[in-house]
Amino acid sequence: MSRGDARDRLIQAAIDLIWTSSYGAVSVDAICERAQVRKGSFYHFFASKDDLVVTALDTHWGTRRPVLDEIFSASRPPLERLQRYFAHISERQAEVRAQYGRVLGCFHHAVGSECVQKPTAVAAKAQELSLALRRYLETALRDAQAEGALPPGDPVAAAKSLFAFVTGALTQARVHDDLELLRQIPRTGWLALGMAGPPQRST
Amino acid sequence: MSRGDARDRLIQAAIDLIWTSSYGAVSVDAICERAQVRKGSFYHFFASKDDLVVTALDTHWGTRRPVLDEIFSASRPPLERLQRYFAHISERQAEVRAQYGRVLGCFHHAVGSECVQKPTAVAAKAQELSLALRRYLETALRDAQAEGALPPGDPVAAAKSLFAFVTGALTQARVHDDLELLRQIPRTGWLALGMAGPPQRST
DNA sequence: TCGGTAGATGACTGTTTAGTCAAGTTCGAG
DNA sequence: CTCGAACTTGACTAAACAGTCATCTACCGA
Repeated sequence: MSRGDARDRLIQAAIDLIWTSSYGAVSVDAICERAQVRKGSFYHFFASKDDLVVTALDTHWGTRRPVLDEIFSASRPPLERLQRYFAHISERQAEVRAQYGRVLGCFHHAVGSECVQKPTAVAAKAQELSLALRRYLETALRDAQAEGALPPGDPVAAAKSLFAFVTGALTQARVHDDLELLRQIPRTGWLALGMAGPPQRST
Repeated sequence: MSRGDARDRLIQAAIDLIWTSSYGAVSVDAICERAQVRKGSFYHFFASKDDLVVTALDTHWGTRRPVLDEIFSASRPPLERLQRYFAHISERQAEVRAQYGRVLGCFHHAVGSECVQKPTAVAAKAQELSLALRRYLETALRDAQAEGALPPGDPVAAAKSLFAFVTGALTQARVHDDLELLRQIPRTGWLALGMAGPPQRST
């Protein structure tokens, strides 16, 4: 009966429970119960609660990464990457809402902003993933400037501001279970980049 | 020796500890120790941990409210209110950093985004205060549109987006202890509102 | 001087927490 | 079949947790 998927069930249970509530509110016992795995097995697979959570963050990122790689593909015009990313955010959260019953925002961002202050492995991992995500924006903005599609300026600072807006919108959407706010991201996003609207498909 | 300020010390300890770490990571014992108050006294003043936290949120808001009232005074031109608010954010967080050693972002926003999912009194209070803050923006935007200083549009939606950006920037600033990001708020804020820059003081 | 009350105290309860461990079971390779 | 490794189990610990309570103290008005 028992296959080697107890580990996977624990990871998924951790993602589900922490994403829908918070890191501090989820206990090892709760994760075990949800995963239908006994305490002893938990510590057979993971050294600690934090060890599991770090693994859960990585696992979740592993599912998002290929999607982002496709969206931010270098074979796409840089502004089109951003346009797709903006659109992706609300589509993705609509899926999340269908699956979990609520808009949940960004998983590692929620964990990260809860845990930053105590420098644990969890906080480090969450920050690492946030930075990785921000770098997608940075690259797209740099490429856009390089081909003159965006006025010159510091792409790192621009990416920071844009990223702040996106994560803020995701958090607000989580708090108010509000998909509509996410649909406004493209409009405001382009404005924040100093553009009137999405790139035109001329020719 | 002991005056009636044990209650105040408990409130301040709760603000300090929760703001610098998180709601879930702070115990009643820790609050009591920091406030130099015994457990029994805690429950003399407060019915529960949550009761104290709600009071702490209210108390903290009570210190910010007069400042916001001044900044968003109706006797000021609406765009100047926003300009002052943008400037206030980084000034304020510089103070916070001087006091606490780190940029901490917005207190009730940090608590709120951690607690939203379980509908407790704490979550309700944090959301109430977030909404109160957003309403300052709404009013200023509506007034700005009324006097033609801002292009027409839905002021509620615009306030939501602007608020998302501001809270996102505060959270990023907290995560990365980054004041510079907050200094970029005016630039990006005006862009997001569809304006090239701050209002001109003509004549 | 007296009595009442607001506040202080520390020992207490019962529960939940993360984490441990010795003794199992299952199963595939040799 | 046999052995060992991977995995499972449930009972266990020690600490931390929120919350309780009877008792004490200090002060203030009558």
